[in-house]
Amino acid sequence: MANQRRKESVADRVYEALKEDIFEFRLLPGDRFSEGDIGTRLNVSRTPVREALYRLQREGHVEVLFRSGWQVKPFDFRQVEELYDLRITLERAAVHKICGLAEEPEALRTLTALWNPDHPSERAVGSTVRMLDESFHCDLVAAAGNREMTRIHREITDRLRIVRRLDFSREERVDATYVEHAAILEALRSGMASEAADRLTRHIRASQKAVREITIERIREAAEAHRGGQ
Amino acid sequence: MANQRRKESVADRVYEALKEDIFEFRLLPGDRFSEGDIGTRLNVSRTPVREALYRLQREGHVEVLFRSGWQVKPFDFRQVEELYDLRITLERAAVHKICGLAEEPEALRTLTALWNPDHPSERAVGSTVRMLDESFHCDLVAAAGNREMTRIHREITDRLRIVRRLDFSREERVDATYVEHAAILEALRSGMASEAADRLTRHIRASQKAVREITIERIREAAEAHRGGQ
DNA sequence: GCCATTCGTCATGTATACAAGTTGATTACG
DNA sequence: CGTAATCAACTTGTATACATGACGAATGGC
Repeated sequence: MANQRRKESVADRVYEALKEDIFEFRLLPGDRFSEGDIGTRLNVSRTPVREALYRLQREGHVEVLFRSGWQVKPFDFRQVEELYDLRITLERAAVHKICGLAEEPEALRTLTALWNPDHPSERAVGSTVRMLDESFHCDLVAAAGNREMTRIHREITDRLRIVRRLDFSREERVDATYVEHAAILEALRSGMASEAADRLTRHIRASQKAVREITIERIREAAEAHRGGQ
Repeated sequence: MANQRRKESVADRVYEALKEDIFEFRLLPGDRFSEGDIGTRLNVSRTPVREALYRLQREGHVEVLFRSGWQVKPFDFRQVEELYDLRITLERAAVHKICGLAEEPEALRTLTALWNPDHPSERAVGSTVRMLDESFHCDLVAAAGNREMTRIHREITDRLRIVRRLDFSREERVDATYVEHAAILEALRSGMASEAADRLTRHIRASQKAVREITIERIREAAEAHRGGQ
């Protein structure tokens, strides 16, 4: 067998750094920059920078302008809607697959315990709930057992993270998430596939709607804070 | 605006060449090679070779072994099954979306004309029907209007091409394809979403079954021809 | 004063040089 | 003879040098 774990490469580091820059709105949609800039800033050569940028390009976060620099992909609202739609398609399919399984996946028990805390005080808060929500949906798809579907869903999750983080800025959405996840799991474990799928759909649509309403405003805010801070 | 069309880059050429090598079984699953080999063979430096290889890696065709060369990804039958499953999920969703559309997409008329030739003599043959079949499914998904779904479906199509080409080696499958496509379109244009989706599912499953039966044997044949020819 | 042209600067694309790690055969030793 | 240590060749990862095209400011013509 070949190697297993090599230490994180420079290209990986650059990739993570750039991704965070984009997600934290330090690099804003439309911002332009060059490979040299990044390399100088992170003290690495252009080679790993290029590799990282090509990865981000394939994931849809940046685009290259022939011999004229890179830019963070301008926000494409239609694309976000389409990604949400695709997410719903995949997760609904996963739900139906799970109900068709011979035996209930272990993951469902774990998730049920997590999203039905004995006391509301045990609920997660802030950014933690965002991560847990992501896990919930990813785990659900993974439980269906199709690794390719899981991979694609994960890719979509990555691309939506930049907007989904806006979803949990309000307490009411956090509460709703707990209630809705619990209901989905209950229906799912009762074998009521359509019921679970419909609840899941409504859950995602609610998140989508919340995000849609917040996005524009928040990006503008981030832009101003960014410009002001420089 | 920035550039529009730059002439095909060296990296693109290498990418296409390698992809063809893999699809034509000149590079077999499990084959190992180095960046230098490819560069020497195609008379280019390692840089564009690396770029091409990373693209192929993201698409699942090759994998890199840390400081120990590259290899064509060994055939993963479970993965093929999962990709077929995912295809079905996406195409079923597309069918339902199309039926929910306000007006019938133009593409449906075009497809109907194509797959209902006045005379059997107008039917395509050989590799042409393979390409047309691919187009049929891609166009169907595209007609649903979700570009991200279309993109993912295209990606899956690319990855399945290597096995799907084995599907049309028998006349009976070509005939069946015409009949089945026509039936799917008819149901679709009548607004019978479930009927269309079920027909589509059976159609893809039939192709999947045919491929499953041929794959192993054909890869072995190609391997022998390849070894013998060297 | 305005527009077209020119040319310098800088961008990516590609080639090459160097660093660090893997592999497998060879060799030394029990 | 078998086994473990060694080492040389080869691999990818990264840095740097060079080629080619894009873009904008300065300049010249009108």
